[in-house]
Amino acid sequence: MARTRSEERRAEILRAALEVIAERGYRGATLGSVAERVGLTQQGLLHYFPTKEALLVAVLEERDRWDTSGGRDREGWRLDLLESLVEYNAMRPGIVQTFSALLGESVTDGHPARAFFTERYAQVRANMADVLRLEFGERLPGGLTPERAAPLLTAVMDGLQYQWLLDPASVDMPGAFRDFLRLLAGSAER
Amino acid sequence: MARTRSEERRAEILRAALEVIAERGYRGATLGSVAERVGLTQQGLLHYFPTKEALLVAVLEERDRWDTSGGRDREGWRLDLLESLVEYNAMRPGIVQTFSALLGESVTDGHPARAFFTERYAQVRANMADVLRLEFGERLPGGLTPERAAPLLTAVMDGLQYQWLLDPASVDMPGAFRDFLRLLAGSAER
DNA sequence: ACCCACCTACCTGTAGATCGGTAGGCAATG
DNA sequence: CATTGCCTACCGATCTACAGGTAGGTGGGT
Repeated sequence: MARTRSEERRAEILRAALEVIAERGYRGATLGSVAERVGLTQQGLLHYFPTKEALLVAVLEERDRWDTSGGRDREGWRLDLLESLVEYNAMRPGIVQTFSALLGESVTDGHPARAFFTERYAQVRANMADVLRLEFGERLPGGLTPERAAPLLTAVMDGLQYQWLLDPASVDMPGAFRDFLRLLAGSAER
Repeated sequence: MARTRSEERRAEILRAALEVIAERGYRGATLGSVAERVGLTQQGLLHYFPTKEALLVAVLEERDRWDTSGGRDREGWRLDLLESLVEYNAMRPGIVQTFSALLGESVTDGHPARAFFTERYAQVRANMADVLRLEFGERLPGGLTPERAAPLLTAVMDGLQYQWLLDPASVDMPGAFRDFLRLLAGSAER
């Protein structure tokens, strides 16, 4: 097999870490609880990831790989794929919760994920601008350019996630997202 | 004086707690560091707030009082006041950071602020719907109702805060918010 | 005389990390 | 072929550092 036992172990650990971080955030997560989930001791876990921060970094890197491969190609997303992504997320509260918790923590001082998110959001905004340009051209409703609308699109996705995580029954995340896209499409009826 | 020394102390402590939570989140904040900031020992602090959670609750309650008094009256916000609020927030990264960090944490399991935020967002959405109805009537662009647009408005505010906190130089939070309002106003030019 | 506003001392728990192993596999070597 | 040696994958014990919380004070103001 191409995949060694060790690589499998690492993958298991990352999956477990994702879960634990979703439940407790990074600061609240303990190496012990991650280890327990994969049938290791804390010290055994540290054999694979030498520090807690290294584990977090690995989690973030894996997310990045996922984002950069599945569903996205060199030309970036298309708007309907974004819509599918939101629908997909609505079925995976765990993953959404992990990254929402991490995003929230990351704004605190010296958080190890801060640089990651800062960089990533710059990329995401650039991507969103491309997507919008591809879909709507240079001029959007309200006189917006794709660059001006990109932070809004990004903000809506994130903001909706928080509302949805807090109260899934009251917030139709995919529906609301589609609503926003309709706003951007500029069906100007009043 | 109407305000007793003890009440002043509490207010000081709450202010300090706000700062520390902004810097480290709730889980990362320690009673000791809050105490230090007001020239107390950790145990001295516990004299005023018997547990860490009690302190958090007090912080949240104060925020609620602030929200419910300043700028908002029985009829709720108006849209231009919301705009001012965003501008005001853009000058107070500390407060924004506190509540963004708390919101992020609150989606994790058993977080003491979770109920607070869940309830609060329901209120906020209802309020936003009122504001939108007052400003735009029943029909918004894209065929939206005020109720459908309210989660979007809320999401934009929160989402922009994260982007702005991570990279203030790259995100013009008030400007972006105004852009969104323009979308809602439905100036349909393309 | 009493209470309020604290403090010192202490306890308990927990978390991340280090140290020093051990057991098994595998390859080179005498 | 067996021994030696080394590498990987762990575990137990332990260290250090806090963190939250308790118990029992002390001192000053009313």
